[in-house]
Order: sequence, then C-alpha cells, then structure tokens
Amino acid sequence: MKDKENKTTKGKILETARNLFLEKGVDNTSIRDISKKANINLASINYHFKSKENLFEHVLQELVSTNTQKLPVILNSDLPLEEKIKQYVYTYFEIIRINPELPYFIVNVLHRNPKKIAGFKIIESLYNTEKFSKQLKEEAEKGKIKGINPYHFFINMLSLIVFPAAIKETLKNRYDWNEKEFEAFIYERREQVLNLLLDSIKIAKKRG
Amino acid sequence: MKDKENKTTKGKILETARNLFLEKGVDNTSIRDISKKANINLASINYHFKSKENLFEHVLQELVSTNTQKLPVILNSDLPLEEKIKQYVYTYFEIIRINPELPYFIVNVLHRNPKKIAGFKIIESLYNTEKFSKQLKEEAEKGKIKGINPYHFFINMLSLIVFPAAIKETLKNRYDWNEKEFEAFIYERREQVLNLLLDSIKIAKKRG
DNA sequence: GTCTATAAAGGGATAGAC
DNA sequence: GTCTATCCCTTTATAGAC
Repeated sequence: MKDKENKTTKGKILETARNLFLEKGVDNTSIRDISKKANINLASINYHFKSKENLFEHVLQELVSTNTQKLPVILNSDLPLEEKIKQYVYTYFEIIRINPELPYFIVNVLHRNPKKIAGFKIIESLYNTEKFSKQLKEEAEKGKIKGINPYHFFINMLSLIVFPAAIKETLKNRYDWNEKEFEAFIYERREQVLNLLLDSIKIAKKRG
Repeated sequence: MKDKENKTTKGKILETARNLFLEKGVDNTSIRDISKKANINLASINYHFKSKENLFEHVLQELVSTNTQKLPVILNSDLPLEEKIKQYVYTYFEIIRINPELPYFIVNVLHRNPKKIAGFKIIESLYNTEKFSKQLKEEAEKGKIKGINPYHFFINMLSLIVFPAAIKETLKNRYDWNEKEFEAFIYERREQVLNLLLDSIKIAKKRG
C-alpha cells in the first residue's frame, strides 16, 4: 500500500499524516508536524486539504477502505458459516499484523466524535451484520449450531481479535515481550480465537 | 465514590478533572476547562497540582485504585477456579456499569505513554496473573479442565468484557440502541461471556 | 491559598507575492 | 501550486499583589 503512494504533494501529505496520526493520534499531531516531516510547506497543506479536520477525514477514509474492505465482503458472502468465520478471523488478524496501529487508532477516532464517525459509510459497512446474523439464526433453526444472540457472537469475534492489538504496548511492557514474542503470541492466538468461536456454537456430538 | 469527595479545593479539582478527562479525554481537556467548570481559579490549579500532567497522574491513580482494586484481589484469592472466574467477570461488569467511560479512558491513556503508564504499580497489579495462571495450569494437570495457555484465557476475559464498553457509543449509533437498550445488552452479555469462558475450559462429560 | 496579569509557546488558518 | 509572513486564538505555566 505504502509503495503505491504516488509522490504528488497530496499523496505525500496523506502518507505522512497517516503515519503520524497512527503513531501519535490525531490530537497530538499538528499540521506543523506533518509539514516538517513531509517537507511540505504549511500553507500548502491547508491549500490542498482546507483544514486539519478535513485532512483527518481523508486519512480515515483511505485507511479504512484500503485495509478493511475485505471484512464486510466476507461477512456478506455466501460462504458456509464455519468457513466464513474462519476467513473473517484470519483476514482480520492479517490486517492487524500488517497495520498494528489500526485497532487503537479506530477505537480512538470512534470515541472522538462517535455520531459523526459512526455515520461514515465506510465505518458503517464494518458493522453490517444482517446477513451474517440471519445465517447464524438459520443454522441454529436447522439444528446445525447452538442458538446464540448474533450480536453477541459478532461482538465476541471483534473483541477477541481487536482488543489485544489495541493494548499491544501495555501487554508487551507488562509481560516483557519484545516485538517478536508479541507477534508469536498473536500468531498462536489466531488459532486459539478461531477454535473458541467455533466451539462456542458447536453442538456436542453424540458418542457412538 | 463521588459522594465521598471532600469539598476542599483539591478535592473539587480532582473531581472535575476526572469527569472531564473521562468525558472528553485528557488531551481534549484544558486546565482552563477544569477551571471554569469547577469554578476555581486557573492559577490555583497549578498551585495545587504543579502541572497538568501531574494532575492527570493523580486522577489516574485515584480512578484506577478506587474502581479496580477488587480485580487483582479476586485473581489472587484462593477461590476455586470456576467461582473465581465468575466473580471476576461479574465484578468487572459491575465496575463498567458504574463507570462506563473507564474502559475507553484506560485504553486511551495506556496508549498515550505506554512505558510510563504500564509501569504504574496500580496498573501493573491489574495484569498480575501469576497465581491465576498457575491455578489454570494445575487444574488442567489434574484433568479438571482443558489445557489452555493462561495468557490467552486471561486476555479472552479482558477482551470480551472490556472491548464492547470501549466502543459503546459506536455500537449504540450503529444498532440504534438507546442507553437502556445498550444496558440490557450488556446485562445479558454478562451471562453470555461467563458461559463462554467456562465452556471453553470445560471437559465434555461422558454420557452414562 | 487565591487572585490578576502576563509571559512564552504552539496551534489552525489565511493573505498576498511569486 | 508553493512560498513567506502574519493573524489570532488557545494553551500551559508563572510572577507578584493581596
């Protein structure tokens, strides 16, 4: 993704702003910081993006659409339930592996201005769970899986995948893990989470 | 808790700062905001707390110790495993019910300065899982529960409990829940999470 | 311990020359 | 489209009178 960035002024501003926003948060990054790091004149940034808030919205749109577009596609696909959950979990873990700062960034901006941000189409689509909910309900009715509140199941998925990444630095500090050790933990966690989720809706087989 | 606040200047500053930090975040709250809302002279705040960062640290200490001190006590108690998990889950949900902004606040400040904050004794104690880990391991060796990586189990607990609260406003917006509906969802979730956690380590009984 | 006043720095944004 | 210069506001923090 970063390699494809065209090196126009606009592109350079977006790239630098994205990196700084992810690293330090939107409110702790000034357009002067961006100006310095990108080597682009301060007034030029305002010329291209009109305001910091507008620049932030562009960065958010680009970040979310580039990184998470696969998730709603999977959720709304016609895949069988188990395969769907597997792909969703694996894809989400891979997104976070590539972009480890994303979970905290999203949690942060969602809280900054919930009404506004939650209304963004691109954010809304992440929580498009209608088809998935219907699928869970139907499979339960067929007796293939345990009955479960689909909202809870979806939020279980989200929580188990996203939260550890959002407190990554704290876990590393607390348990004295270096980056490699943390990565190994997360890699192992991928299977762990998938199994937990699948087991939680699995109906115990009769022995025989 | 809030009722016990003594109405000294220092107490009023702490209370107002806490409310504003929880509501808007530390970086979006100025000491001027605190000054206005508490009706206390700006210079007086700096007289009592020396700097905003120092005030923040006092607020954090007070918030965490007041609200979460029960959690490490439960985790390090001699309760049987199942009862321990139950009390931990229930207590955590109750803490969040009383103080719904706490999860986001903690996630936020943990990320602001991870090295410094994670080093606070009061924060460290929240992640004191040695005794609990040992207990999980021993029960597994006795064949009472499934073997599981204790870190994963602990982080599963944390994630399932804390994350939904950290994105509360987004969930409310997305699914058109009012405060009451969200509370009902979380109340229901409490059982859901507890069962999920207990089931995940339960060994299937042989039929007989 | 509380007040007014102000220093000193940093922030977003724009005017106007090129 | 890019530059310098600057406006104007907010912020943290402190000096010094009371």
